[in-house]
Amino acid sequence: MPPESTTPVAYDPQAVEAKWAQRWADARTNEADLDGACRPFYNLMMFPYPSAEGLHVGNLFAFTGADTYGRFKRLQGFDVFEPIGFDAFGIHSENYAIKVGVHPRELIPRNIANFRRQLMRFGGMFDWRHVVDTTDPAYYRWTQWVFLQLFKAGKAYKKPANVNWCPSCKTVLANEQVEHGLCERCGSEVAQRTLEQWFFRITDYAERLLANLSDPAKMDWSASTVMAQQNWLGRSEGAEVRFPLADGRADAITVYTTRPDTIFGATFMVLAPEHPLVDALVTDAQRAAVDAYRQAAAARDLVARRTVGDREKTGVFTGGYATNPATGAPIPVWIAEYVLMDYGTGAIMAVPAHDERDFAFAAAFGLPVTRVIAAPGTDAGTPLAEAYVGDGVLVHSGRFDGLGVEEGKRAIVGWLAERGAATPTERWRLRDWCISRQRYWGPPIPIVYCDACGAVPVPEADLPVELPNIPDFRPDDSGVSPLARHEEWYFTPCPSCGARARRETDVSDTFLDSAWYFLRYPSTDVADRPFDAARTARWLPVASYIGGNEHAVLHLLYSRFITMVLHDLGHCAFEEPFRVFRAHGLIIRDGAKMSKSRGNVIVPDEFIARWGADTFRMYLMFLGPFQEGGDFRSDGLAGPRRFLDKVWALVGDAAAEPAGEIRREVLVKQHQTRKKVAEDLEALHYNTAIAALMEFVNVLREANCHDRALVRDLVIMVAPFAPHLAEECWERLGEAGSVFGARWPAHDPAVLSAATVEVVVQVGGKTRSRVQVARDAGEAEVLAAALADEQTRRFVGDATPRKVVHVPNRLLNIVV
RNA sequence: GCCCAGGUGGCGAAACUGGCAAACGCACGAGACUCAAAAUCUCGCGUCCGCAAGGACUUGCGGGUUCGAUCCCCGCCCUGGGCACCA
Repeated sequence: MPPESTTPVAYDPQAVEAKWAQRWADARTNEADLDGACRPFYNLMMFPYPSAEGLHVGNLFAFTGADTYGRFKRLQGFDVFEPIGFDAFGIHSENYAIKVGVHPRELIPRNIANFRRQLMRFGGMFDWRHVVDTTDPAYYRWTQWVFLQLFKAGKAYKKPANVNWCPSCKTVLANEQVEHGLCERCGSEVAQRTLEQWFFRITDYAERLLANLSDPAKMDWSASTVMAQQNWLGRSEGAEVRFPLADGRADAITVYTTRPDTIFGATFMVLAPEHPLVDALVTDAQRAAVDAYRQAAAARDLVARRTVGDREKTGVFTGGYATNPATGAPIPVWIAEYVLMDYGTGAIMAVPAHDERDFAFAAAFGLPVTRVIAAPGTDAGTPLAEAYVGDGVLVHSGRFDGLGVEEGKRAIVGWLAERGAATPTERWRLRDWCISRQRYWGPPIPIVYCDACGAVPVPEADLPVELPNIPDFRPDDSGVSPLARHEEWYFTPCPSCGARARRETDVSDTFLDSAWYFLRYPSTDVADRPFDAARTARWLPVASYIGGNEHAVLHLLYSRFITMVLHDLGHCAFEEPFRVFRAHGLIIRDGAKMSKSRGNVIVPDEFIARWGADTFRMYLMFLGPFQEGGDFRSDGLAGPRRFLDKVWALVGDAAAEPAGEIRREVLVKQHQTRKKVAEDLEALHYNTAIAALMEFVNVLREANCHDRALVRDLVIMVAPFAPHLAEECWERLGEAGSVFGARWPAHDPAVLSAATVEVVVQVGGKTRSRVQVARDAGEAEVLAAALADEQTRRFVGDATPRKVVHVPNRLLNIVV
């Protein structure tokens, strides 16, 4: 019977994880020294929306990836600040609250409590002193302050804009609430309605937002995210061209085109139905048809109008004509929904030969098609079966015939500009940001309307404008915002003149809450400012931001915009908030997307209860490349669990046995692993880092090596992935304090450079053998070694090598 | 339609700058331990030929460049994601 002390203690993840969660809280292990840190590292992840379902595996995948990185940085000696919060305002919460009939004020705190429990359980290195909850008046007070800064700087303005309107529910609908043109709640046909709404002038910043994307001093972002933002900003170069009305009146229709080279092929024009010149153009004969078309277009909801597919082209002839400034010919002017009032000038010159949409329209209404670009070597006379949008040379374009497309653009714009008919210009796809929401669950926009003074900002000292606690938060038949129904809140003295005035009843977009939360985290304990200057200077810009590419445009662009405005107003020294951003991938399940209907949704709690948080974390990081995502398979957790069991056993043996002599290949593996895992962690290549750790463990086991120093290395390197287990192992090794007080072990390059290397020998490009040669041996030496090798000789035979390719220390290829 | 990322064993994947394809893991098979099972340990595991040594073939498909291609070029097919009547 062995003494009890040598009985191996089994690894019990539940006990270990509970113990260390408590220790971390008691010892305040995860709290950064915000005012004194010497090597500050702000490790940010996208704060979750606290849904009723709880954290899903996608959240945990992202958080584990970010947390693993933060823990690695900590082991490198950085003072890591890793905060978390809750993006709890917004239409998602409100719609869910409506659906289940529970007030969001009750629902959201309940969800947040559940999220906190789950976040604690998975073992994130969170600083729980610095939590942001966007629905807390102590936070949204400063969201309102941000609005006021933009307002005062002239970057917030009000203008009429269209919204989706359900005539039956008498309420505004978000685009997501419109399904196939019908209200998702009552099924009525959705219409457009025009309301006065607040906008931020993000378009003023388009140029800078684009330029910084390619400035490595300011931003190092995932290429896919940069690409998405570039496309969203959507800069295009072209010209505005004026087409005079054909009846001799002074007016002209101004169009925007990116293809001025095709102007000789402009055989008609199309205006958006709302275009102001339609009334001037329409003839008596066409008036009835035009009015009917405009009314039908106005009635359609926004989603349907913008949806494309293979939709048939519709439109109506106005009866009016304009003059093509290039040909001098009169061309008919039509109106059609496919031309949008809010892009370009709301009017186009239609070149059916070289634009797919114009071609479809011309085909539908029998309009003439004139080809003006021909691919080299083709017959320009053949009728087109479809629009030709490729490259070529100009034809049927007078003196410009024979020019290439790019030359043609320059020449024609120059020619038209001389006659005052064209101006080179650029356009952006980006629109101003509409932040008004005709809803309850958000921060009230801090504006008061006074009959005498107009729109007056609420004084900063009076913030927050608290969201009143009203039981009837649902939109109802009255057609008025829920907040407007409460007179005691709605009517308020004008901050300027004291007269009875009315509050703005819209709340702001959730994306405004999340467009500055990273500025608040270090300063959540500061009551009288949105963010403390010294803390901000110490911790920002964010050193690492990890999140999903679903936020590649909106959240990440709005955050950049708000930071840029605050920078210009002198509130912070930097204009880009996130120096490094990395997009992570998506998790699918058993090869398919997760969905409730498929019944393959992963409930993290169940897996953590069964396997422990460390195994779950490790599996998430192992199942595929972090930045690409991967396939979650329930039987895959066994691998990481067996690995952790082996680590646990090695620690037990190391504690029990004295160290023996360490074999050279074990030593080499140790240093290779130190190097490889550090490099992989830095690059977020977690799956291969874990594979390297597994190899290290396999080597230690095969060599029957329980050397304490090597096992200590292993524990430190496992710590970013399996923090609870690593802490327990650290303690069992007899080390003091937290493993996160240790330093990442540096590899010794001398250990890794062996005296001899194995060189692959190819004959005619096919691998035939391997030879051991001295490191950095020359070609002659390696060739001699290869030719002395029997295996190689079989393939070379008596032939004289025609050519020899030598890659030092790697490969020798003999071509015969 | 446009943009981006991919396509490699039964499965998840690896291969860093054009240089040993399949590391690591799952599943599976055989064996050891066990009364038995589980756990654990050992071995095997791309396909074909071969008792074996070994050989031939193999990274979605078809071409090309190269001494050499999963990697570069051209043309296709398929999957995932984003944008989408943006002139």
